Amino acid sequence: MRQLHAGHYSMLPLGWRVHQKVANIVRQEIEAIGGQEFLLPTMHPASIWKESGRWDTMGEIMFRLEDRKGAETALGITHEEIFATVASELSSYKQLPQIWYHIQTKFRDEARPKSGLLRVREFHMKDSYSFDVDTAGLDKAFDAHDVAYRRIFARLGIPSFGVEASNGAMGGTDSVEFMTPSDAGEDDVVRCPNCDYAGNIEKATSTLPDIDDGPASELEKFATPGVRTIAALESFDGGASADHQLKSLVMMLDGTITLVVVRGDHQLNMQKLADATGAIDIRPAEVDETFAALGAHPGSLGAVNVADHPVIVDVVLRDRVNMTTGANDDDFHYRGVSVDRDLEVAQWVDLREVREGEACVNCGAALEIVRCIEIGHIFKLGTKFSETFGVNVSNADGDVVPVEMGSYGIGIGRNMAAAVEAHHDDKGIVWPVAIAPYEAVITLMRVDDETLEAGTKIYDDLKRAGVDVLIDDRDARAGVKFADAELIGFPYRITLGPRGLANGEAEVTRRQSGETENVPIAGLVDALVPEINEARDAGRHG
RNA sequence: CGGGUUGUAGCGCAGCUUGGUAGCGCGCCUCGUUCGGGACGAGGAGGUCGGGAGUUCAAAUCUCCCCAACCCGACCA
Repeated sequence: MRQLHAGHYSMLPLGWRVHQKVANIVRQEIEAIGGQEFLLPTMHPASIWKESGRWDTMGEIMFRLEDRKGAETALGITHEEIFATVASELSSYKQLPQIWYHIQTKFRDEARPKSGLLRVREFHMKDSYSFDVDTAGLDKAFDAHDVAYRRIFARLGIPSFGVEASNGAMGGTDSVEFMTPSDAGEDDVVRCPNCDYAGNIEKATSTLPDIDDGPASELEKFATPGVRTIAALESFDGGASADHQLKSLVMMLDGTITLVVVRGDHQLNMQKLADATGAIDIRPAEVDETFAALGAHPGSLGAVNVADHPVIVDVVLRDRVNMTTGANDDDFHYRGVSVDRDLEVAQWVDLREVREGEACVNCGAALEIVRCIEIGHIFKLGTKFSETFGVNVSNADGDVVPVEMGSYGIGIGRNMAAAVEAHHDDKGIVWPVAIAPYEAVITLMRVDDETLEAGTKIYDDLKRAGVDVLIDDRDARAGVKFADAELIGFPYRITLGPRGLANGEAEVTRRQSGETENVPIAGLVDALVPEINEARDAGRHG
């Protein structure tokens, strides 16, 4: 791997072999659930993206350019639109279900490419799309992908689990992300150690202990000179503990000043807010914008009796009474706030970010938060794209209905990187046999006729038996060859040297265990081939 | 987009404060010795000092502008 440019890497021969092996495993498993391979263009006319509305909603992530005629063009970030245009030729439920896929370059103008292959601007993705006449069919295609993805990760040797996820800009109803724990990742996942609950922090919820607020009382404004923070109000005489306060955040949602209210000790999750409101451009309001809207500065803000701006409130605050919050008057707060009575709530939404140790909604166990790499994502899209692009079929009753679509993605390069994250030690990579650039290397201690002849014989025999094998006949010292083989991570090293050759023996070293055994050369290939075959197909079904 | 750091030989870096003929390690080439865990000796090749402008007798070094990469954050199927 060599970097050409931020987020763009040149793939050298060894890396490219791994890439192709990963792609082939993905290909096999998608074919196994009925997928058919296509290849769609990666350069698209703007018109198709405008039709779906994503020309605007995708924002700066999309590379846009003009051709010589001045026509707007985009580099594909994903292919829902393009597959939908092909699928518009479908006309009958008898042609369904369909699973179509391709492995194609995606371009995404990421704000900050990082971490080698984990986040790049140009990469290969397998994206498949399912087409069904009804939601039952969509469920089936979705579940089939769920199974296929788990098989893929098992074969790649990547530990994985599925989590509830935000659909983000993709839209649709349901989505599951596949995650592998790694410090190199970029997603926080809330996971229950006791049951199988897991959710992206952008979506996950938890159970909170009940809070007794006592009987509701009158709204009362009181002076709080100098109090500007939740913590300060906690220690202020006549204040309130954080879980009895309302935290009011002033946000700009697509240019509209909006008040967002969460409990004093809770953190707003921006993605939850984005999902709930459908807003594209979200940012905290500037201090002067806030003052113009509410007449107070941060630290004294509140949503009580605010009618001119939408107020969005976290669901856990429903029915809470005797709360304390800013009064939109510098140095004054309200106490005795009944949320339902005193706030004009436009929307009740789950907004708060789950914290480590909170109770699992299923079983009550303390939740943990794990850093993860997202290695796959599957979506139920519903009829959003099929309606836009006229992907309609006649159903069994003769009615013309929009097709139920699903969309399923795996980044090839990112999975390579995730496999390395899962399989390395202080000497280098420890490739799983299934995706190793070469499954075995024959290391010649000396490059003389006798050694070369013995090595070539083993090379030919292994090759004939279907093993990916490389012969290291460089004129280099033993230590150099050993260190390189370990760094690259070939699963098997066959060492041929004068010591062994004198006894008709070779050494077999397994990268994973690091252990070496002497094996008679005569039976070497017959002994090794079944072991390699089995390791290569580990996790593979029929 | 905000904050920080860095651009000098293929790779990793020093030199910049205090301007005066561009250096070190690894790698590379040649010869010799060595040769089962990253050898040693001798000789050698290799650089628009990120780009542009300025100051100066003189700029890798000082000033200004630009570009790029990396890290943190914002953002992100």
